[in-house]
Amino acid sequence: MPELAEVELARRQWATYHGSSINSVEVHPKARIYRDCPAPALRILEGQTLLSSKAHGKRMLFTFAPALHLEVHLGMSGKLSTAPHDHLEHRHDHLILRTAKAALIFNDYRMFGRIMLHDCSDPWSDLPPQPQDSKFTLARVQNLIARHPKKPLKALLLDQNACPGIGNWMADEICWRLGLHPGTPSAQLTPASLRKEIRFVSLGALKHVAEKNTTASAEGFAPGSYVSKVPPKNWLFQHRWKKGGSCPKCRNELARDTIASRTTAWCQHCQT
DNA sequence: GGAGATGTTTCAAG
DNA sequence: GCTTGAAACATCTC
Repeated sequence: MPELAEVELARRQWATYHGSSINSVEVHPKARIYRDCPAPALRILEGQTLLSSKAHGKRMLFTFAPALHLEVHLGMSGKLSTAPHDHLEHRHDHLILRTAKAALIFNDYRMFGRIMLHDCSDPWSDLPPQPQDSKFTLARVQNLIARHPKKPLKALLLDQNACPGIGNWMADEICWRLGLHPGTPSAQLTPASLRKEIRFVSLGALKHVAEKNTTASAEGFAPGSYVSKVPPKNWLFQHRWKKGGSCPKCRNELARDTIASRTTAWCQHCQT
């Protein structure tokens, strides 16, 4: 279920063990998640210490040495979790890194996730700016619109080169706040408003994770469980998946259809 | 049993 | 050559 806030939450699961040394690496060689990296290559992590980690959009990078990084993408159903070191492998656990105290687990039943090893010092030097970064400037947004004039708003928001980290629910949230139908061609957008709402939703989602995480750390081991993410009630998110869900502004029933190849919820009254 | 699912890549058409 | 759209991927849940 990964969008940038969930990805950040997933990163923090493993980040609890910064400074821990990896005693063993268990992989499922046939899992599709290793399509970019032969599974046995991950044994190189044995004996290494997890030094630090960071997230960018929907990707995570775990650093073991200046030129040794493990990149993880969760796809649609991937999860990172931690468990006691003697954790028994569950169904769809594709990667388990064991330290003296804990098991760091990557589980993904649909296998749309992805694992990669990097042996350079800065594998992320070339990524586009994230909405929450200062480099996500008005000029950048104007440029995106100019380059994709016919692209529907929703498709532009979901483009990971344009708006890294934004996923389906955040895209719907942004369209709703803009008061625009998700199919609106990008050329009709106002760059300043678009940038403002993209940043509002991105920062809002991250802020919420930051608040929630303080209560999560006290819970200790809870394999596979993320803290439930509950944006404020006046966000569309609260209503979009309920059958017969209604618009938080006007109370009209939300419309649902496939736009930009994805399930989309919007308010026909407020979004035109 | 069938449809749909909070993502990305690849391929083809415009 | 660039932009855009749709299918494919694998498995579970409703």
